[in-house]
Amino acid sequence: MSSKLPLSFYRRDDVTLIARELLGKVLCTNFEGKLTSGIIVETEAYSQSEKACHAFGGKRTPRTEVFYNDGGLSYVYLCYGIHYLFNIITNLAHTADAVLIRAIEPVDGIETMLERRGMTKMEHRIGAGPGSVSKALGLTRHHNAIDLTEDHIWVEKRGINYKEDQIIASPRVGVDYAGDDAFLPWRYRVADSPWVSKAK
DNA sequence: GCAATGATTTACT
DNA sequence: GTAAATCATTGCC
Repeated sequence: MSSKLPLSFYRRDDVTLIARELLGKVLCTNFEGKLTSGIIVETEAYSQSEKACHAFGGKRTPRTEVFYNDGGLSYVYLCYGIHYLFNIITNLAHTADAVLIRAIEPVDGIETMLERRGMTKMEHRIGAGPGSVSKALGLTRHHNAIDLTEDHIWVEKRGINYKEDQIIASPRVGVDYAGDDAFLPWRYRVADSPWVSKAK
């Protein structure tokens, strides 16, 4: 019943291409017998050439160690002591590229997600923002470095394809005065999706 | 071994 | 709109 993306999908050397192609795919988790999933509607590419990346400049620490694995692994870590951020490791070993999932559109297990978020009714912000995504899907740091071809966390292809003009890359043109490297247009979102935080 | 910090979210004024 | 919450990882002594 699943058509998981093959490892070869993650192991290409163009992280921004992978980030774009992940839009419209379905991220699924299956913990404790509870299946939850959502369409990926916003991603962000990270690589060691961008200083916002934990592994910037090839820096190696115990936490970023997973970045240097082959693509197709999960990378979940705690930010600000409260929020878990879910990333997918891409590219080949020894190359620190990753795609951060920033927003999803709920599909399966909505009841479970509402419960996890402590909500009673459906709200758009349920999957908007990396911390919210992880909470809705039940991800914690214990789900770090999990193989995405196993039956706990995976990404499915469900025949959804967004056209080029439905994908918005940001930050957009207009940042003329600011610095250079921190403003790569490596955030991708689906236009017209009510599930992402509002585009600027 | 200990103190500072962060790829965010939520709530309150 | 601003401020606070919260803890694992990191870097320095």
